[in-house]
Amino acid sequence: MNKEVRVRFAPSPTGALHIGGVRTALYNFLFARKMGGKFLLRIEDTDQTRFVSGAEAYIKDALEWLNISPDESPWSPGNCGPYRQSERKPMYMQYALDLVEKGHAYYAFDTSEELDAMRERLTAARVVSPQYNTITRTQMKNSLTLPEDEVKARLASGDPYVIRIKIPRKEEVRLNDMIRGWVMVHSNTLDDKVLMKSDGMPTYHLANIVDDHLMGITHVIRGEEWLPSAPLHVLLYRYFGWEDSMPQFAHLPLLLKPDGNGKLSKRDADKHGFPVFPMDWADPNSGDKAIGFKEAGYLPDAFLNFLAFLGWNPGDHRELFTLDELVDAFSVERIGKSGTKFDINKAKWFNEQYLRSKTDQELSRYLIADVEKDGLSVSEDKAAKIVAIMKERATFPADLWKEGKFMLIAPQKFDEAVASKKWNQEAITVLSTYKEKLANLNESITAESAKALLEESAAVHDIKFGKVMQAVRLAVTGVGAGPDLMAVFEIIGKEELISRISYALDTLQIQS
RNA sequence: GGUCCGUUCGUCUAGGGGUUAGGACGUAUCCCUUUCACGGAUAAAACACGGGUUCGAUUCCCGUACGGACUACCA
Repeated sequence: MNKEVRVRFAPSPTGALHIGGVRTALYNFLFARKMGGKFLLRIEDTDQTRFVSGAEAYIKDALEWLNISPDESPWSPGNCGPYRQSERKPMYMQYALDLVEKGHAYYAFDTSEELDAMRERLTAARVVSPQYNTITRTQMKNSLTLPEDEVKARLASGDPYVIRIKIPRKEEVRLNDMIRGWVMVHSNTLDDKVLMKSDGMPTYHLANIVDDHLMGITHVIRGEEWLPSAPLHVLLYRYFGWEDSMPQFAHLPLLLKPDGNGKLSKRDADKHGFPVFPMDWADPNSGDKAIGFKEAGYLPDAFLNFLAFLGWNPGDHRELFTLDELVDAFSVERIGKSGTKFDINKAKWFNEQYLRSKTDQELSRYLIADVEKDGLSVSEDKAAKIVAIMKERATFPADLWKEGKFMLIAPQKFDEAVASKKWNQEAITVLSTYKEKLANLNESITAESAKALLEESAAVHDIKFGKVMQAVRLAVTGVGAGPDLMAVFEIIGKEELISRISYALDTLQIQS
């Protein structure tokens, strides 16, 4: 019998959701949709010291922005709540105690000073990896070494304690990762990880196994940083007696720095000037600010498409995928094994593709908002016309206005380099005539009529129209490059055009 | 250091015992054109190294190198 696929994304609310986390969420979402299953979100807030207010709301907002919201979550609960581990706190202890009873876990009373001393001792003795394990636990204060009476007395008197897993001495632990195949680890390299902390909270290891089991999780898709502790998790499933329903694991390759070494981090964002977070974030504790893809002008579909391709590909040459198409094409088998360097250029390219696929009306919204922010106004009709000729050259919606300002604002000064090369007597002659012809025109101009008139103006002086185009552009826009000039003329309109030409004729000097 | 994972153009990747090793971003050149951009075309650009196995290895195996993750009462 096939169980319904249930996957989860389990972030901890310790700050802004990192782009790697967003990709993990996306892959979980895609897999759930593809398999007709459910995508849940669980908040892993068992470390109360690292809690950051606003982080959970940030996670919610980011997923909503990207349209990959979970089916079950703290804010849209299903039947497996609560969806915050802090709210599940009362249920973990019984599982830890179950393990103690079965002899797979034990109480440990060592203070942090004693643990430090142990590590120092081992380091001094040149033990390769100082850890609390099958060997060292015999020298520590725990229910394996202390007399039973003392253990009972300590527990009764409220001595602080943790519960540790008792790793078996000689055992090969293996798991079949969906991405990496069989991974084998010998238990003697594992340590007796803490399961229950002295504050009564479970650690990640205990909580994630208990919750995944209780929530019916069938596949755990998470980052590669979890691979080393996966054997421990397998052991836990076994000791709980849940091995038959143990989820399948898929450990995703990491997102790496663009220049080589290590995981992508916020520092890379600052260093290279691109975002690594989905949205802007201001840390309430440190006051640190970080820019987001959303605010930087990335369209959600483009960002998602870009993200999907960081470690996955459909196996053919298609690159542009809507969310639905991604769902359709997605498979865990096609996720790569190796770490992926982050290339912002590719993200920009995706954004350009999506920007161009939007209608002029859709994009006008951005332009109108930006225009009004500058204290100007523009009709919807005109905005759409501006967008039509600007969107082919924009990467972000903000470029529409940033690069197209000259269409509503007359130039005050002119590009010197262009002026010295192109501004000459021929240009002045043609423009003077053009200005007159425009002034004598009774109707408003179109791109076609503007061009016909300009050609005429050049022809009467026996000058080739192409020869003066650069100068004309300079006169009207102030710069030497831009979109189709005649389309610009149509948008600017006759009166404004005449006024700009007059200003240029009065201002620009011929340089020799 | 130990354990685990990885390694195809600069980057993301396809491929897989015999291929001109394919695509995309970026770069360069050309075409289009009133400029720039878009678009189109072309080019440069990769199987980390060493051993096996094999008629043949980039592909399979083993080493080495390099990179990464993990190594907390953090997740």
